[in-house]
Amino acid sequence: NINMENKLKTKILNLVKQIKRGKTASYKQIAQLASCHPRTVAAVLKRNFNPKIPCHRVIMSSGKLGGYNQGLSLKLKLLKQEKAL
DNA sequence: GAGCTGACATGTT
DNA sequence: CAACATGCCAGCT
Repeated sequence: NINMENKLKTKILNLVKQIKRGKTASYKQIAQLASCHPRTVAAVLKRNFNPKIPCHRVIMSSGKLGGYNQGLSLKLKLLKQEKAL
């Protein structure tokens, strides 16, 4: 059980890790690829502090920012920076 | 092991 | 368009 949750977590994190620079993905998209609920994706990202995972590229399906564990301003900054790629 | 809390999404009002 | 209600589920307490 715990192993399954861990697998799901790594799956989600791997998917997020694969988002290319200048691109964004929604929680929903990640959820669909990982076959889980969007809130699960959010929960995993929220508690992940691994810098190898570009969580800032994950936004809401509606186009809004969503959240970020290091401050929304930073998230916005990074997205702008990468959008200007 | 039971209960609460959200970085969401979708439908209703 | 915005507020509200509800489903959902991992992680905390």
